[in-house]
Amino acid sequence: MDTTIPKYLLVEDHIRQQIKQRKIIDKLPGERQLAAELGYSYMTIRKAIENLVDEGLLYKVPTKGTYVADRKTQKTKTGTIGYFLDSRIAGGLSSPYYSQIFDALQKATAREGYSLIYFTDTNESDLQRTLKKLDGVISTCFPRVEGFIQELKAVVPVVVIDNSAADKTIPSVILDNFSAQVESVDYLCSLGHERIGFITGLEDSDVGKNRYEGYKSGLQKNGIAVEPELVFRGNYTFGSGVSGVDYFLSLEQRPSAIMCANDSMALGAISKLHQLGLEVPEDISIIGFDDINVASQITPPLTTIFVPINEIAACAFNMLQCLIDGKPLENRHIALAAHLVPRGTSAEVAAELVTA
Amino acid sequence: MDTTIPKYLLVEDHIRQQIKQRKIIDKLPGERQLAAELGYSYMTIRKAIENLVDEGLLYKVPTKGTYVADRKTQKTKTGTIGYFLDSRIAGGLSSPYYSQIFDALQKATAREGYSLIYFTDTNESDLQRTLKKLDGVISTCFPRVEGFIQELKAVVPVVVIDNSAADKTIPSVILDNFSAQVESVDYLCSLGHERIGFITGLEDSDVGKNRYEGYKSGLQKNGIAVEPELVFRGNYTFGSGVSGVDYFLSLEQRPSAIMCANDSMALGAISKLHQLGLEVPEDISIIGFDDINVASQITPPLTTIFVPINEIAACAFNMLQCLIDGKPLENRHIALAAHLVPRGTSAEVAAELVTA
DNA sequence: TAATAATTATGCTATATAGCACTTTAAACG
DNA sequence: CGTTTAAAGTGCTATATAGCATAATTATTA
Repeated sequence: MDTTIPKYLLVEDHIRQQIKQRKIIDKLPGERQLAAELGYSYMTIRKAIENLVDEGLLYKVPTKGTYVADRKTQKTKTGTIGYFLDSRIAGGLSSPYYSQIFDALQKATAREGYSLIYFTDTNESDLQRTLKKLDGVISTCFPRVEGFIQELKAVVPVVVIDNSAADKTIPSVILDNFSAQVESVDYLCSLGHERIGFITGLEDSDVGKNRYEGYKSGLQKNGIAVEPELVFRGNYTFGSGVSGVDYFLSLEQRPSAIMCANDSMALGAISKLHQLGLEVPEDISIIGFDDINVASQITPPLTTIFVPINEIAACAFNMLQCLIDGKPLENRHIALAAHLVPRGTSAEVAAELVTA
Repeated sequence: MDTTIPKYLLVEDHIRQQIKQRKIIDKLPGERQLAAELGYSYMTIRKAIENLVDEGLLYKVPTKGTYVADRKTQKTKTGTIGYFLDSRIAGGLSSPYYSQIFDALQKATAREGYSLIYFTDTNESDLQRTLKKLDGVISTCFPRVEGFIQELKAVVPVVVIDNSAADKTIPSVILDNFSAQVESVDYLCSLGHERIGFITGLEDSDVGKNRYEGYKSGLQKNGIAVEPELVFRGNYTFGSGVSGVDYFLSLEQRPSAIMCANDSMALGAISKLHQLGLEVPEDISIIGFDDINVASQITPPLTTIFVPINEIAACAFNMLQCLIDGKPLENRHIALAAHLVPRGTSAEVAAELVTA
């Protein structure tokens, strides 16, 4: 008999082992029963259980009994949620789109008295330390972080945005990228454009694929053949916008308009055109995607697709709150609409291009 | 005798009142003494005290006694710090400068296993709830939030950035705005500019004042008289850059160069000049301040002052960590240097303006 | 006066006991 | 068989008591 370890700690450890060995699955024996079985006083049992309740391993329902806490539904709420973004995203949180997403999420969470922590993929011990602070996570989803998201889901409720997760049990809020790109093509065709270049985003995700598919579908809808030479593979960076223009201008017949799968690439394309002495939109029209803050501030103001960032944030947070509170979700997957905002980088196709 | 309120809760409230009324300053009477004084059993006293200890109001030193917890020194660390920014800042966290600051702070804190929560001025109960989650706060300081910062300081360690706090016991990391502006003037003078306009920031803070003072000092240093008509009062927004250009172009003799107290105003100025058919830098040179990400991406790339944002973030966080750990600070106030980055919006003054 | 021993103070552990209010189950009654 | 009553089960509150180990204070002794 080890007299240096208090008995209540022995009881705590005994209960921990019973749970770990699945001898206690959900409901503990009553306190008086435990006292009889283990041969300790009732008050000692109560003290041990009280500590495990404080620790979050157990919870009590008065008059009913004591239960093993399910981490995701019974944990004491921290009042803090996390926003996860892959650390390989260029510019991270200082990139225009993601800083707007984060700002919108922060506002949505603050309205409900929640705090928001931003985190990226990190080592395991830092991750676990961070997750202990969180009631749930909203994550921008890309295929390359699916494993990571599963890891998050094992610990806390998760909602994904931008792309749906492969695991369809994870709720998602995404954008209808396809229809938005069709709308851009429609608009350019209404301006008389027939050679429309496209700088893709990354096609390793639905966002990238759907923006490209929307471009192609829009062309077909307007009776324009899809020409592979009018497609440049981009990666969402300013630099690939620059490279895209280099490529298009090397064609025998350059496009009269260029759609870019995001605004940063559109900025790069415009920069390069200006550098080469070409006018936007007089010589070539440019359309972006995202409507980042700067889009309306450059000269000329960028024609782009408006993304309802505040709505995405609010929607995702509402879904996460339902998960945290154990309430049912009405819809597990929501796709919000985006729409074209015509500004100064798009105009009717120049006359000499029509006749060419 | 109210039989619906448990006695241990009555004891908890009694102790709370004693502390609030300063009848207990530091050390509580012994548990047995309290039991005798209040007429409850020793075990009831212990239970009440145990709860207050769990709550963080008290702490116990075995064999010595029970003490009132000093919030700043005895609290269990949460591993989370806050970044506070006045909610009236235009664009909030999605504005280029602050999103870069936040990103840099997040990286600096993550390196030490800390999490970062962004918060703005908010109602009292949300503030207290948020502060409970924090080990300390880094705050962008403006005169109008001095009171708020004092409130923060009463609860957690605080470090300020951008402007020093009036309360000089609060450590600060600021930028040498004065010398940076002198450098801009020097540079413009080396390009032959003699009429240099200045769009100020807000002069309700040292940042705004020092950028203006640096402009004036730079002029005097280069033997140029300071002309009040060449100064336009701005407010750091794109719109006031636009208005500044309107004002300068209304002068009989417009300036050949315009310095702006931040990049957003520079973007506005450029936009307006382009709108009016003027060329940058051919007709008017423009210099910004901050070197936000977009500065190098617009056409032409913006000449601006590079601000060592990563260094500010790391420095501020290191100071805060010392405060949290109770370590002495080497320097309480640090001013970091900024430097001019010449790009495409500045050039030699045009010939017709020199002769005019 | 200094050193040593005894006493006191302190929070901690542990047991025993006797209810209370509420919920669920079983037994009794019509 | 349905309804009512009683019993059992459950966590909760409250008190009393008797130590334990450690530190500080007081008393005693050399």
